[in-house]
Amino acid sequence: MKRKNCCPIAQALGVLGDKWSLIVLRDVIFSKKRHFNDLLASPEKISTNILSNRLKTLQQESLLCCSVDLENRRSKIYTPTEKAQDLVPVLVELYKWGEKYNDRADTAENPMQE
Amino acid sequence: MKRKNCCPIAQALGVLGDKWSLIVLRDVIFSKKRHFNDLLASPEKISTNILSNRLKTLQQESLLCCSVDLENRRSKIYTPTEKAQDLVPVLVELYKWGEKYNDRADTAENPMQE
DNA sequence: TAAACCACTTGCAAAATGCAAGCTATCTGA
DNA sequence: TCAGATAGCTTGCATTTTGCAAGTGGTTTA
Repeated sequence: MKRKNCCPIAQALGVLGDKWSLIVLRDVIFSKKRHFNDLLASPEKISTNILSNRLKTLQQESLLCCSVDLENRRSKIYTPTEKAQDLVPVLVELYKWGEKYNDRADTAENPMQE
Repeated sequence: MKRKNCCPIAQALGVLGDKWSLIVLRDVIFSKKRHFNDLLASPEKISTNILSNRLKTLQQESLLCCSVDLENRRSKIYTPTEKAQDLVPVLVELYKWGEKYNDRADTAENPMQE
């Protein structure tokens, strides 16, 4: 969704306003996941085609970099850019809000407590 | 999308992780829009069925209250709850990020500068 | 009392998501 | 060396969500 001539919130949501982009970025930023299969293994159970698609669009939006793992050439490494790192405050505020208003917030799998 | 037993970010995104919820909340919180037609008039051009659906789910999630306008009984008033007001920091951080990384951020229609 | 208004609802097409299976290149162990 | 295993996808198809236009039913205004 392209949002031109509109407020910064709408522009941000044009990139991030779907079900999966911020989950992938959460894992790359906080859990430091770098490989396709690591991201697949998240408890939210993203499917392969969606993950593949999200990795592509996040690269197009300059939020992720992709490189080949020199130690294992069949493996790719996805790293967050500075633009992605600058989403930390957004993720932190989302975390705080989720923690305040949803039960079971501090149990089970929780990538920000690692 | 229900996300149980998962991290607060994922739980927050279970409620807010779609294209329109945060746009509606932005308008209700910052632009103080209170009526269906006011929300429809936003530059992002949400359609009536989606807006109607989002107003319903945001009420179910206790983010919005709905009441009848006593001065004009055909009109309904949607007001943000405290739970919605607590999203201000999320919206502010999204705004800052959008402002930093997207062009044209400070032009045209911009609900946070009113 | 007819027209306008507000907040929807309905029908249908298009796009996004979800699931399972398959595919290709690389690597690992016998 | 060569049969699996592995990593990162792609494809096909069903389901769900979104988008657009038109219509509906009370309310109010002229």
